[in-house]
Amino acid sequence: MTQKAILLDAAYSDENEVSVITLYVTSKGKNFWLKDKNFHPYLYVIAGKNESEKLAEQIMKMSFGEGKEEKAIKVQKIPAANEGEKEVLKVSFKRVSTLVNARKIFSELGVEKREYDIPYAKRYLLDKRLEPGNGVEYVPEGEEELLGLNDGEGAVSGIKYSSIKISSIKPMEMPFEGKATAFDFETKFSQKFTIGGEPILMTSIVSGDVLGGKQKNRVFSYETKKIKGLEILKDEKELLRETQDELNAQNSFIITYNGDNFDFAYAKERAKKLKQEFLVNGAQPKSIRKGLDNAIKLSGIQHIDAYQIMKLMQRTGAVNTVKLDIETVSEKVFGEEKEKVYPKEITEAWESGDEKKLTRLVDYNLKDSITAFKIASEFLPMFIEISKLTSQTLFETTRNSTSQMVEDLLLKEAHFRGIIAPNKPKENEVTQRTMNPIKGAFVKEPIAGLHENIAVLDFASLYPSIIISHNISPDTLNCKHKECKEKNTTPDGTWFCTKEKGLVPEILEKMLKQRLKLKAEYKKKKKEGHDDKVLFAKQWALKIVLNSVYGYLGYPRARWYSRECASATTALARQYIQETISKAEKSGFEVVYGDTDSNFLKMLDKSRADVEKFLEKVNAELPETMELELDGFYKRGIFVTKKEGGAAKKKYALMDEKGNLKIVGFEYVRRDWCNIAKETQKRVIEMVLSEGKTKEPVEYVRKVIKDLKEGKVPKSELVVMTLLQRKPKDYTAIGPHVAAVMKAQERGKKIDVGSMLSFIITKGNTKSSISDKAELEEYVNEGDYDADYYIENQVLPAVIKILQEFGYSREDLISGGKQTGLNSWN
DNA sequence: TAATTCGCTAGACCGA
DNA sequence: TCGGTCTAGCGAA
Repeated sequence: MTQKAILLDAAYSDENEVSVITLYVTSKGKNFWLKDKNFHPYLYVIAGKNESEKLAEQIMKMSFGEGKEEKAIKVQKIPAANEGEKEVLKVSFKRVSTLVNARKIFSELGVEKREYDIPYAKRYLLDKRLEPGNGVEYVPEGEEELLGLNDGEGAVSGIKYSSIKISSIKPMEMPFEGKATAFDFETKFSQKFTIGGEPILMTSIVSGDVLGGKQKNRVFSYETKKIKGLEILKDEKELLRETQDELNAQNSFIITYNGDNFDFAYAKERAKKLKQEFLVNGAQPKSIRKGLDNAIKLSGIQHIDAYQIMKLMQRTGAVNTVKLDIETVSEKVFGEEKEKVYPKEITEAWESGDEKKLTRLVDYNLKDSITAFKIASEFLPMFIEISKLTSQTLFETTRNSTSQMVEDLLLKEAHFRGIIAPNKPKENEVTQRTMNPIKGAFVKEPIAGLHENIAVLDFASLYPSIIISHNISPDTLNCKHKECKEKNTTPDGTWFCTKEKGLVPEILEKMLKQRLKLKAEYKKKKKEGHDDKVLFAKQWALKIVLNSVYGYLGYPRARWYSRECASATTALARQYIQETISKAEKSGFEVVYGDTDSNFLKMLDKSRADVEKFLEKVNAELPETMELELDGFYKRGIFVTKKEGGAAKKKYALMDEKGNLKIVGFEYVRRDWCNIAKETQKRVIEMVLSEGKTKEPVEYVRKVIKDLKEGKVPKSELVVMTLLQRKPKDYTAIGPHVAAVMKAQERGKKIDVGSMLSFIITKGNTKSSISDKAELEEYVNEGDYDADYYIENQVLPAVIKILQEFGYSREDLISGGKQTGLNSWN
């Protein structure tokens, strides 16, 4: 009698004074709700030794509100693995609202409480270990019925849904599938932009299976010319209705690009103005605060905002683009050029009905939806894995911070092991933690100059492997055993139990092993010619979470924050890397550089076999889960001297046998340097490393300087990009980018905090400061640039440090070798 | 409601 | 006008 379906969403509704869990699932192309009445909201209360019985009696008598229903329905004493002598009571309620009242009353009474702030639906998923995106097996109870749902403020009464009562449910493996629809609006332009201020002109729709395959595309508009690929509807009202119908066609996912901040809010406003409804799955799209951002939550159906996905991929280093607009992403991630159509052009194309312009607009509108859909198809497999690990919906995992992912994982696994979670820290505790930072990694000062034959070694997953090897966990810290103190004391003086596995290392070990297995499987399949994207996504999901655990332990707002654990981890890391350095030196290598987990060995008279032998020797002496690996051999590498003297850390360039260049930390990889400086630097590094020749780069730099002086360099090469991190008035030091913004704002331009700014240093007044001459790119004419600035403050600093290593000076670059006056070109 | 620390550099700011 | 200090941003791991 069991049934199977794929789990999409979990929520709750209040029904006859009882909070009930509702799960949105999909099976064989049909979506419906499951209803579980057997799970109740609860929290834990801590009592002293032998005091729980008395407290339990007291709580059972208490009333947590006006009605007679506002009482605890059950108080149980439960064993807790981590509360020591204290006794723990689990207090359950009929309704979430009663729990909310109760926790306030407990606070007033000074009753110690735990896990009181975990949302009910999230609690349900964690406790039952259900995995959104994966299968569930449930036992139906009674017939399918049509019921009204009351899912908070956005719900609409009078609409009935297919719903099945269930008696039990558990997770199961099921291949993922689900129908998705991506949509995108184009709106009419106005000088003063407001959400919903002007009509929506066009909608594009792309639907199909979320992981790709055959798709249905539509673009529709109204009151404009009918052209190929464009449907003409009666008016905006019909456009909205048609969009709504598409969104309600049995979708599991709805995909947007920035739908959290634009499309849904726009539709809502327009619908209000046109006096009609805009409902998805029978409810208003609901605006939810997510950190500093807004998110749009739909009832049941998972709203996937591809822009949020890209932001997360950017944060975790999976992609690296300067901007995250859909055009840049399309090009950088999929290698597809995408033309941008600006708001004014959109309106013009629509109003004029000009066939060419309209065709371009239709194409643009459709490609937005296609690209958003593609991003979802590409990255959802990975988020599904994170959803499985953390038991959170895809709506959550595509928007969560990495700390949230780790915390959800820990909550889930702690519950499984009977460990009560620590409370979130209070604000003053957060401040305390923040003021007391943890000492981090060791970075060895490099030997400046050009080096030949370098072997780069690094530790695989250094921090996770240390945490596992030394069993570093809040629950194993400074245990009572004398033996552990003797055997497993860290350089910090803290020690960790060697007898019982800690919560954190246990989880990490499982994930690390799993990841190695997946990686090997993926590699094997790839060798056989099959690029298995799901395998890759799985191991990448594990990588993200694995790498975030150390950061989480040192994160001041974490429930499981542990200064001792985080600090012990880095202390051991410093010890291991320094030991490796001395071992390498003893083995006859010269160690040129090292940062956190890496070692750069100059091979001198040694062979590759010697490096392999060295690796073997080191690995034999390391704990089992730790491993030093070979990153690669490089024929040349360069480190440069700092302005202040001494060699610069975190800045180097390597070239391998095949001539491939790896540039790290240099201006070339920084977005806050202009292109001409970056490209010149790259060419110089390339020449210096590939041929070891040094005369050519000097000639090359002189040519660049000459072009700059002659005003030949185009704007695009001179743009410097910087993020506006706060409101202009909040800066104490007004840098060039802030000055440029303030000038633009005076001209009436609207710029939000968090925008990427492109600015140029113009000719301006020679005597004035750099900030005075900074202007946003859009206000600068071709040729209007301060050549002096770009030569002295961009190109020369980028190349001088490299060429200095070969005996050249600034003077050699700016003139024929003879020193001339500073401003000789003016 | 935000993962961590280490490190480099530019350019404003400020007092002599 | 000079030089030291501070603010700000971004990258490495």
